[in-house]
Amino acid sequence: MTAKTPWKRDCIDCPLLHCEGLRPLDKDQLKFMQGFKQGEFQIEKGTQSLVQGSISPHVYTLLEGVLFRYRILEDGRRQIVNFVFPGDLIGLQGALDDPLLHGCEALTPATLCVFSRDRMVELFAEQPKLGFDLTWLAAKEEAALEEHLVSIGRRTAKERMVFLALFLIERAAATGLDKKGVFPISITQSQISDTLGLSLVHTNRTLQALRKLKLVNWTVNSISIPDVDVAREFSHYEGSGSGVRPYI
Amino acid sequence: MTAKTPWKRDCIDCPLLHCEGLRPLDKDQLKFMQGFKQGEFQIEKGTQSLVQGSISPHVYTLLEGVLFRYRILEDGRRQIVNFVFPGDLIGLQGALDDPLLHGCEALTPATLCVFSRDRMVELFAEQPKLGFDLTWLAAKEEAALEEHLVSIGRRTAKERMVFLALFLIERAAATGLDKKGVFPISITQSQISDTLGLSLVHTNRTLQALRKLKLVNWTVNSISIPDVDVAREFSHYEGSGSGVRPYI
DNA sequence: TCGCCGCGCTACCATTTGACATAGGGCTGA
DNA sequence: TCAGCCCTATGTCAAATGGTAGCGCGGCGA
Repeated sequence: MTAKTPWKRDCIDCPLLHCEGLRPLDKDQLKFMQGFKQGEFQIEKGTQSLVQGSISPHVYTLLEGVLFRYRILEDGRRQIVNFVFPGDLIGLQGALDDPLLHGCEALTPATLCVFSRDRMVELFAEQPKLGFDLTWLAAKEEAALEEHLVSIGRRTAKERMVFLALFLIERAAATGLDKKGVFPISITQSQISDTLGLSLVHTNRTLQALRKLKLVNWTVNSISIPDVDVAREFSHYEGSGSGVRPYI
Repeated sequence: MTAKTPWKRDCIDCPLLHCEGLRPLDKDQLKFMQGFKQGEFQIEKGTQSLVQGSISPHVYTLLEGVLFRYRILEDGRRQIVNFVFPGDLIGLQGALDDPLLHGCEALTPATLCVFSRDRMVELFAEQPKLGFDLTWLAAKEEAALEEHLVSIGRRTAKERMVFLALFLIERAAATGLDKKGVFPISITQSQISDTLGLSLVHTNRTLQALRKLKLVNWTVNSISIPDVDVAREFSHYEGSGSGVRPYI
């Protein structure tokens, strides 16, 4: 937990309130959350915000930035499990008293909103609608993980990579992080390979092949897709039902 | 949806009440669930209970038997996403209005308890504790999917298979489905391969190799593990924090 | 300014995994 | 009783993917 600037901004100034893809909280909910919120903290690009194996008394909502969640085996093999976008909740995965099962690293500078795990029960009791939303979020995350499972288990290397690119761009667009179909973000090839279950070398080759095929342009600091429809068909991407997401 | 015997047993007679690994509902909760429950239906081994792509107005709790959830790509490739044991909830994955993202097939004769999706909000409003449990379940399922992701993405074929065997036996034991460390269940090699992201042939070869190594004995109608500790270490299995699970 | 280090890239070769073909056993229904 | 089907098992060969090593570039700190 690399905390910085543990300061507390009012919920009325929450950047998520004006995020297009998110359904804003109503007055009552805002008021409740104001009391529920414990603070914020900011992390720099590349820092670990949650550490696998530690016992954390907190749950977080990502306010700004992009992170990824991963798991590591004792011998160092790493699997990136999913990416975290503004509005997503972190730390709810797994049972509530168990040590954290995954780590979390920042791809960009990021801000997190901190909640107490112990007080979660209050939230369900006093704001059933928010409790419902929490379940909704968990269910949605589950669906995303299933997609990735299908990808790694049954898609070829090229398909996986195109699929991932589509997935990332779509989520970026839904949170207003893209610019005209280009998602400006720095993901190393090593991170890509750990997401897709490929070796580093093979990731590199596949990446280049996709550039040549004009399917995906994945460079050091951005992702773009020349023709989304072609890419969709190529990777058997089915879209994500999208619509607005709740948060907090 | 292959319904049979759409009849309704009282919640007081719910078989889950006496399932060792599950935390039983209290009187008040039982009473509420009694009104919430819409009925039961039974399915035979091998039948599809949920169909991918259909829009289902229901959510289910598995009362008896074992199922698996899967996704299929248009070209027929199938990925089994997880296994379902008594007490698990089905149908909450994914957003609530979207078409079902996965199918569900029975490995044994099974009984499902039916709830209305629309009335879920009531549950959160009137029984916050149950709402909380629902989130807990979703979070736990998420954790399981992450495990499988790591498996498929970063473990070798042998490790994956040992891991899966451990996982299944552990869950079976937690719901009283095993017999002295042997889990009597019929899973075809084709189903195993679709779970692990391997080809059928390779699955067969790996299975035999594990038998020779005395790591896992996976036969046509049962799974057993000669030495659990050895298997754990071999597959880098970390156990699942277990403890009692809530349900409904 | 120089050297170090992380990252992308390439080449060569090893290993894992997949595809296709085929055979046998057991179950089921005509 | 026999054909047909599903499942397990085996062999051979091909393709996909991984491992190791080495090069070059650019950022960064001494």
